[in-house]
Amino acid sequence: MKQSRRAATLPVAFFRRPAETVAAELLGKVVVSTAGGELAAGRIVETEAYLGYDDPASHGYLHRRNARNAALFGPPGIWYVYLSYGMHWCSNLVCQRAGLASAVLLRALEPVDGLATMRRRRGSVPDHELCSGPGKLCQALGITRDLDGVAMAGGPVMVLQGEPLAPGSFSATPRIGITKAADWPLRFHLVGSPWTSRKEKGGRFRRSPAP
DNA sequence: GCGCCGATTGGCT
DNA sequence: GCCAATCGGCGCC
Repeated sequence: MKQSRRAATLPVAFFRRPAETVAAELLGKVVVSTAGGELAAGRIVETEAYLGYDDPASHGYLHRRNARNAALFGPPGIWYVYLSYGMHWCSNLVCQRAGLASAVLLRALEPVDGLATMRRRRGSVPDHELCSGPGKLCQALGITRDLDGVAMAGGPVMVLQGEPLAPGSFSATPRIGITKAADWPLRFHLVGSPWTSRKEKGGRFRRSPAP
C-alpha cells in the first residue's frame, strides 16, 4: 500500500550523511510529538549543524564522552537531548555514523498542530515565540531527557516529510550562542520566516544606510 | 528595540 | 570554581 508523502517518516538513511547536509535538508520537514500523551507538531525553520569530534563547538569535540553526551556517539537517527544552562532542554538528531559525535540541533519551528497544548506549556507568550529557540521548542513539544538516546523512527517524536522547498529558500549563517568556531556558517534557516529565533537582518528587512 | 544579567545543573580544570 | 549549543526580565535609549 502506498503511503502519502506528507505522512512518511524520514528513513534512517536520511541521517547517515554529514550534519551540514542533514541540517539544510531538515528545513521544511515536520516534527510530530506525542510526548506526554498530547499531540504537538511544527515545521522546521531553523537548524544548526555540529560536525563531530573535530568541531570545537561539538559536545563530542576530541571524542570527549561522558554520561550527558553518550547518545551523541550513538547511531544516526536517534535523539540527543541535553540540559542547557541547567534549565532548558535542547534536542539534536544524530547524524552520519556512530562514534563521530555529529548531530543537528533543532533551533526553531513554525507551529502547525496542537497550538493549545503548546500555549499551555509555554505560558503566555505570543505565538511567534512558542518555538522560536531550541529550549522553547522542546518545552512546546514536551521534550525532556526521556527522549535522549531514543530512535526518531517509531518513537514519541518523529520527523515527517514536508513539502519540498523551493531552490534558494534557505540560507547558511554563523552559529548562535557558542564561543568556539561560532563563525562557521552552519546555522540554516528559511529566508523570511517569522518563526526563527532571530529577526532577519539585512536586505529588504533593514533600511539601507544614508548615502 | 536593544543590551545586560541572573537562574540553575552538570562536567571539567 | 568555572563555564556552558538559553531564556526572559529589566533598564535604558
